[in-house]
Amino acid sequence: MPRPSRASPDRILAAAAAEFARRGYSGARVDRIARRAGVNKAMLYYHFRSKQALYRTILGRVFRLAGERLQAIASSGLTPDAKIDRVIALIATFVRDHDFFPAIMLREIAERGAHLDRDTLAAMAVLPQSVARIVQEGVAERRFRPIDPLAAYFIMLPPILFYLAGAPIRKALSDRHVLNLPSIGPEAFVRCLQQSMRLALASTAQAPAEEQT
Amino acid sequence: MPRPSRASPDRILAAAAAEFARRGYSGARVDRIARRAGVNKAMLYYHFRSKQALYRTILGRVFRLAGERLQAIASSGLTPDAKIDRVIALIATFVRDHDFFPAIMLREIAERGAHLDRDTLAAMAVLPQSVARIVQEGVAERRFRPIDPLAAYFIMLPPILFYLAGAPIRKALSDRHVLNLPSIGPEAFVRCLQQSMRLALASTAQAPAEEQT
DNA sequence: GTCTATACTTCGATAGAC
DNA sequence: GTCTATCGAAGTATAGAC
Repeated sequence: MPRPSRASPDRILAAAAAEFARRGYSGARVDRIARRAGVNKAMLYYHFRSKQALYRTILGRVFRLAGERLQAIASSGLTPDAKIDRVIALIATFVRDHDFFPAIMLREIAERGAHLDRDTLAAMAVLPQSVARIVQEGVAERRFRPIDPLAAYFIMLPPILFYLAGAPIRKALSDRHVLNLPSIGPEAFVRCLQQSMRLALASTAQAPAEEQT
Repeated sequence: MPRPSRASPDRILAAAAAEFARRGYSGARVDRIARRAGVNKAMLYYHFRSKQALYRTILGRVFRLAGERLQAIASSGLTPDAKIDRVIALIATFVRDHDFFPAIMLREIAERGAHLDRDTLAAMAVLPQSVARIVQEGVAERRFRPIDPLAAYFIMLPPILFYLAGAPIRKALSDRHVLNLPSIGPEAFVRCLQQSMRLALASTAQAPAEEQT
């Protein structure tokens, strides 16, 4: 074997994820994906039925993986506060390992799930569900102020996705000498968001009966 | 005139905004835009040089308008707290009048401004700049806790954009019987986000010298 | 300003040899 | 499993009459 560090299907998936993230479903070109993967189009269509099937495979995988990890946090024995901290940190870590994730997520919201099937949509929906479950428990235990669980999800997750997805355009603004937006690093942003969420969710009447181990 | 409630260029712009929001730059079809506008392609190309020119016109307009309104709030005599409240309310109002805005914004972040020229990029950059200015003042006056101004922008704006842009996909999830995510209305979400931001930004040592009129 | 018809290009997908 | 060559559909843009 002339040094395929990964098998073809994996190389195709990786190339496709990058292409879909950068250009979107319609803007992505099958030729470019094949070339980046070091295969030709026929090979690509041999492993995947169609451009759409390739897209769904990628999104299904990433949503299921992220969903599993979120559910693991939600089901852990941590306090709601600690769970929220972990969720925010998890997303940042997850994006470090799957840098295509934020752009794809932003695009798919805007696309209204147009290219997805039921299963993939369901996998995507696990994200808000898991976070909402954590918040709901926190509110029930009076550790969080009364707040709509889904609203809390939308206050917590989009910032980190937007911030990470926005790095390239901030760099473009700077490179093209349009403007320099001095932005802090991902780790600092994570800490800032974690603290903001602690403050935003904290029950005004201090948490009752601290029954931690 | 056989009842063109608006002139052709305006009708084309409106149709194009809807198409670009729903399908993205690459997914948008000039034929569809022309048909929705009630003109033909030749007419469209008579008024606008190209698909790209049409796109830039729309984004330039909407970013400049939003930027002006944000700067008006930033330059007003309100307290930083009140300014933040107004900014959040403004975005919601703005989206009510320009329903294509959230999807286009999400897409353009993911696109890294690929289809934009310097002017349009600069107009887009006014949004974070205005908000960051407000936060910076609030921190300087010790009314806000010490927080990175751009980070505060990313904690404040993406939630409302995401929430509003996500309404269609939530409806799709519900219509296709995948899942019902019970979400509160836009007004309730605005109030929730406003309160969350007040809590997240509040200086721990109560605001000093309340010197309001 | 408005239309019909069409030129030119690109793209997703496949046929068929090896 | 892998390749070259190519088909047919769809897309942007324009020519030219009115």
